[in-house]
Amino acid sequence: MKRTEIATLLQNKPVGEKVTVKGWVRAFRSNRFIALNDGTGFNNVQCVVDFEKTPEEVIKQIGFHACVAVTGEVVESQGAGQDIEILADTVEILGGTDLEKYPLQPKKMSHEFLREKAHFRMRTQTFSSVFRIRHAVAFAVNKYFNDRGFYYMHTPIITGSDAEGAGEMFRVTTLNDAKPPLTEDGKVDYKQDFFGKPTNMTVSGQLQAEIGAMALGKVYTFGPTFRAENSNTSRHLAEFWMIEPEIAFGDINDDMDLAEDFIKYLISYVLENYPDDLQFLEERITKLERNLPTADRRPMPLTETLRFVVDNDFERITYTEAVRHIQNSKPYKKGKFEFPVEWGTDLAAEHERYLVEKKFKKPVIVVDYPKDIKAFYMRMNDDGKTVAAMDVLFPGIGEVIGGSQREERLDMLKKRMAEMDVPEHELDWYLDLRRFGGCPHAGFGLGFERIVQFITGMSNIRDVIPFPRTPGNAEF
RNA sequence: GCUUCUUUAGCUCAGUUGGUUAGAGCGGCGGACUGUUAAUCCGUAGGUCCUUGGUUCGAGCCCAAGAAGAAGCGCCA
Repeated sequence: MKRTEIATLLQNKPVGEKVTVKGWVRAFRSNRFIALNDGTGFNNVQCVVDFEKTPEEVIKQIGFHACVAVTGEVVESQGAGQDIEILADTVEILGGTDLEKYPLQPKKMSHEFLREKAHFRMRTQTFSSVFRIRHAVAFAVNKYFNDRGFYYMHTPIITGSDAEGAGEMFRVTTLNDAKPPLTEDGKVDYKQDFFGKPTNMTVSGQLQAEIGAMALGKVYTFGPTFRAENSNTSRHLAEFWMIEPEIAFGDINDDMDLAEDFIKYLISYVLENYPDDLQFLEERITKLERNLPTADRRPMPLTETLRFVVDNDFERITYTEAVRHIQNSKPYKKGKFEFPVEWGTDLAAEHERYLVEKKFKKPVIVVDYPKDIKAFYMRMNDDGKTVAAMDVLFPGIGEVIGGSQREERLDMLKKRMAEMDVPEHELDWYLDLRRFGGCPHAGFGLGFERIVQFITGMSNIRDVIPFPRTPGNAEF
């Protein structure tokens, strides 16, 4: 008999029909009620087992997370928790399980424990919801850009460019690591390496995306990104996914408009299409926070936070205004900040948190940063002191987006590269984009896992990617 | 990389001033149960107290080093 997906069944409620469902047992109560989930949606279907029709050997194997097929008639449920249920004629064990050895249990398990069992954690309610939403956000990214005439551009994962300046890189090599070939002066001879020169994993597709924007107008990248930083935080991964739109003929204001509209779209898409998963995640957090002092709880429940972000304009301030706000703040005057704030220094996490969580209580876009704390390719403003760079700051997770208008003036770009010791010969192709038919353009990078983290309310970024890579950890 | 905290049963944790045989809840296993919703009830097994070294008559507890994990910071998305 053809399998019916549980999400479809729960939606259509075909009472009186005979169906077959297949999935994993979430609970087996009273030797009678199977809560079955096949991943097609948040909700389980209840299957009622008739012990007189079902061999005892089969009933014994209906255990937690066993995989079963149930065939029977769909009826209106006598119980209170669900509209319909399946009266099982037959139960077939597709994949039994040994509960004495299976590490997962039908109870609360810590995220740290489940991270070690990443091959099973998607079977839990929390992680199945998280990963359905992760998919939804990825889909919404592509839909948003496609609907607006952007082209999806695949930028290289292995890069020969060493000058992107976005962070420490992972080396890619096929040389014998114990005995690499050496040059006459005793250094590793990368001419003999696979690509004939040193290569690394990409830290950003931006520079290549600019190539696309200078031909296709509006492009975006969405791919894996690698940073070999020794970052041990709940917001950093060594391997993560980044989205980088790049728009020709756009300035920094167009860039900020795009960033705000884009983030709001992603959140709206999940709110509209995955309410059950969101509600479960919200209840999970609310229960968890009951034991915390009020000050440590979220100011609003999860879905309310998401609606608030969608319904309100982000606050837009310049870096110079941000510094002034911080210097006029109570915590600053009381000496509560650990790091100094004066014009020219980078904002520390504590300062950003003050702006987002205390001062404005909503997402904040900070624009026009001092040139000395930003990258070489960002466009010099007329004041000669700041560049057209912007960061989008979110509560809890900090920087979600970093972007800028790019320096399109060849002489200015060369001057900035010289000032910041970026070798011109490595980026000659990048300079060519200014030499031949260049134009004003802008773009940004959005950390995919960070926005998934925000939408799901998960506190650690390692719990929103199936197989997290962090310093010292590359399991699975 | 820095600071702080944690590590005791399969999981989540308690463990008094250093003192005899290390506990609980949940889970597992055995049994009961034809309307359950984290089902419930009865019974039962289960321990390298992270590792190594030290102090002590005696260490889960004190000291040192190491390992693993977490939170915060820095770097950033």
